[in-house]
Amino acid sequence: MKPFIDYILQFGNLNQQQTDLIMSKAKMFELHKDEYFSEAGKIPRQVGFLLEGVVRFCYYNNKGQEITHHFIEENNFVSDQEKFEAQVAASEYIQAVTDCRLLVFSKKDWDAIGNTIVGWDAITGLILKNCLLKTIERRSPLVSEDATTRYLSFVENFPNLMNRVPLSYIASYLGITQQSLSRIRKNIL
Amino acid sequence: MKPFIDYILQFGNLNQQQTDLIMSKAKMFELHKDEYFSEAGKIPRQVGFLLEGVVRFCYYNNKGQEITHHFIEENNFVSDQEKFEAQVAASEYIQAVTDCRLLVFSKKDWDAIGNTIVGWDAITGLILKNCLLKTIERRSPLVSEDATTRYLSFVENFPNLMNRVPLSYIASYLGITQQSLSRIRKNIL
DNA sequence: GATATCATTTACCATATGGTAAAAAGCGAT
DNA sequence: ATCGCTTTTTACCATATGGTAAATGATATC
Repeated sequence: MKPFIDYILQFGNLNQQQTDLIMSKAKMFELHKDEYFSEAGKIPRQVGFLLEGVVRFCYYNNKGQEITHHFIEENNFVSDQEKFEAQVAASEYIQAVTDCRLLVFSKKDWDAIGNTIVGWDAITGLILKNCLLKTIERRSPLVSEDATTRYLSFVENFPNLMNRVPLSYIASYLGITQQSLSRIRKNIL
Repeated sequence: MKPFIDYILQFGNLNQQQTDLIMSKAKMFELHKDEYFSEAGKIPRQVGFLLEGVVRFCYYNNKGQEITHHFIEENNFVSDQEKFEAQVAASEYIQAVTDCRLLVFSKKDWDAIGNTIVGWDAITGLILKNCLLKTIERRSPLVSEDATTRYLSFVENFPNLMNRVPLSYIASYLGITQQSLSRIRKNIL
């Protein structure tokens, strides 16, 4: 629990009573490799906080190719937050890349926290804003740089992911084929 | 003024007195083609709302190429909001693509509004979140699709911009050269 | 209306990346 | 250790895009 509370406290102050309330609503949840946390076309039923493991967001593009467009590491929220808040169907999959341990909150419990703790919405709003900004920043070089530079920027952004995530996921994240990525890796050495 | 107030009211309720306060702080501002609204390395001094014209966000990449990574049309905010709020140096330029008319707010006036109107922060937070989500959604195909598909998605997202914006800006937005874009345009016909 | 300036198109060749396929390497289960 | 399955690497050729350069077309200025 501690990493979760520490994470939240970066974005606002909460007293003991408030963190106790939050913790009382959290449920431990295990997700095995390749299982989905939520799926495209379905309403996301819970918000998660990743304690252990790696998760990816992915969707299918025009040509039916599966595109990974986001990775999430330990100590970050796992949620299609916009769709979760509005309780509408998601447009992408959230899938475990490795076995994962998460804290999860149902919509009911999440709302209960929001209705009880003044300032909770401000905190979660801040967190989401931060995540979105980081996502945009990480993805910018994926448009404007060549493939090698893109890969290097990925390594910089996710130094620990290189060996925990299949090559093919990274390749689609970078917008190249896995053959190209394999070639690039070789050239870098 | 009306388009501005209408825009804001989409994201929350304000009474007459509150909108009057907001309007009293707004200053009309003209920005000529190619002039900068704010610059990389400098602290953004104001938030703008674009009444007329087109604006772009751009920066220089690794190779020194100028990259356009965002366009803004009429009736949208023009601001590097994160950097404006924190009053720290921006990392990119905001430049007029055409002659522009804006409403602008100084940091002092913007803060004054926030301190007076309860709920203002929630409204502006929502607006920013929305803009960030839209940005991510628009930029996704720019990583995973081929150049022709990327151009078509641009046309879909910005149907009015095609003829108001130099080809070279669009090309760098799409992550291709202007020669390639010219070729693609020809092939589409 | 002529000229200069800037934006766009076209052409040509070079090169990075894609697509298909096969080989090699890693990994688990028996 | 052996087998089967998955992931990664390598090879080959095809193709889209990049880079350089010149030609054409638009726009503004005088």
